[in-house]
Amino acid sequence: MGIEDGLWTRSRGAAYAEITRVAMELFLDQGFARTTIDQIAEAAGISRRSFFRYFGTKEDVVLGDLAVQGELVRDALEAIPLTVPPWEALQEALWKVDGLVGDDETMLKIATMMYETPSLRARSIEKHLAWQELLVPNIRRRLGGDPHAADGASAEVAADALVASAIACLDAAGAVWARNDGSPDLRTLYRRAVDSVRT
Amino acid sequence: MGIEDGLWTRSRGAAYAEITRVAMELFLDQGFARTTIDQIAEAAGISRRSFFRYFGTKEDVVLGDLAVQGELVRDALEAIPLTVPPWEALQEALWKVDGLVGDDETMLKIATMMYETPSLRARSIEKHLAWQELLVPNIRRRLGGDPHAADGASAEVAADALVASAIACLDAAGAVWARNDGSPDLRTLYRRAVDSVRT
DNA sequence: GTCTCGTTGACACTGAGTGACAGCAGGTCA
DNA sequence: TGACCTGCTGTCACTCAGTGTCAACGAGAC
Repeated sequence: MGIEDGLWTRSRGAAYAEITRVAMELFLDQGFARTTIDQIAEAAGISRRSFFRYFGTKEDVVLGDLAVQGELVRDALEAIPLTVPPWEALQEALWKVDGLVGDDETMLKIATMMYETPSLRARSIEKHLAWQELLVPNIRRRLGGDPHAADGASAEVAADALVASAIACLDAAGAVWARNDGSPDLRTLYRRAVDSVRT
Repeated sequence: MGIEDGLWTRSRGAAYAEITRVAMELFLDQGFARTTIDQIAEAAGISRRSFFRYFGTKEDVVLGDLAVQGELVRDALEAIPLTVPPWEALQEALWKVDGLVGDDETMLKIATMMYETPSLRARSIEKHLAWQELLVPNIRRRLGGDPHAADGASAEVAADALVASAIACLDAAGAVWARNDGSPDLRTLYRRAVDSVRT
């Protein structure tokens, strides 16, 4: 490692931020699908090839944070005592991370774009699937004493389904939130979503 | 319409079936990602361009049925009296369609391939999102008297989340089912999944 | 003043997906 | 029979995402 870590990290971070800024401007102006990577690269003053050294795909510019957020949710979840039941623990962990995410206005723009762009929506769900694998182990431990979950496959599916449902609730809440221009609070929507699922 | 409908439909159906057959053979042999559309077209004796006249994407060869199945689930759901509560109605509708799907062996091959191919997984989730829009109206009617669902946004998110969770349960059950080589029955897994979600 | 290492740009390539156009069946009508 | 229409097909050309390769370059290390 030739360069001091802090400096390097800072310039690398600056490049990420700059590319993201320029790209989001183009996305919001022309739409996501009609913006090509060549346009982003030109606007950011880098080569097309270099763009792919920062982001694996065009979608990652918009959704890159989701991967990091997944790890934050996991960490938050791990910090909650195992005595707290699964749904409540997941809600607490999700909200802890929700509090860290940027301002509502930017979030709303991203969310709106996401829910009206199929490829973005798909990629976001893929990222949420990755959350699943991060959160399931903890939830499985919380379900340990569940009488239903006797054999292996049942224990697996129980935790998998619970986490998947929680994420589905978050997704549904996000969709309604974006569709309604952010009018009801995301947490309120999530709570209502979970309530209806648990009958 | 120059040709008699039946004949045309039959030859068109035969073409679909033949392309699908040939493609699945290649997929299972080489893997989905490593099979190009040129290979499929050549093996099926058609041009690359004609392939796209039958299937919009490579993924559609594997997942094309999901679109049709979604409509079947909706029809089954509509046929169930509104007095049946949402979760029970969804389960009944899903199982009615599950009974129509082909043999377990083929299903298992498809499911296994799907759960280990990211682009297929993503596309399958996209198709399931389409189910959502088909099923939500009916579920919203079933939730009509729900005291929680007073205003518009809450009613929306309640039905959305419930349907999304049911589909998430189906997906989780399918994943475990495929991972375990189809050993526990899919319905059993789905039931366990729903049980754990509803605490 | 080299040497090395990580970043970058340039170039070429694969592969998915689309648009345009011409040709070729088949069936219709005069 | 011959002049049509209509729907399917192949060919060609194109855009765009994404990947591999390689040479150049800049900045610390020795």
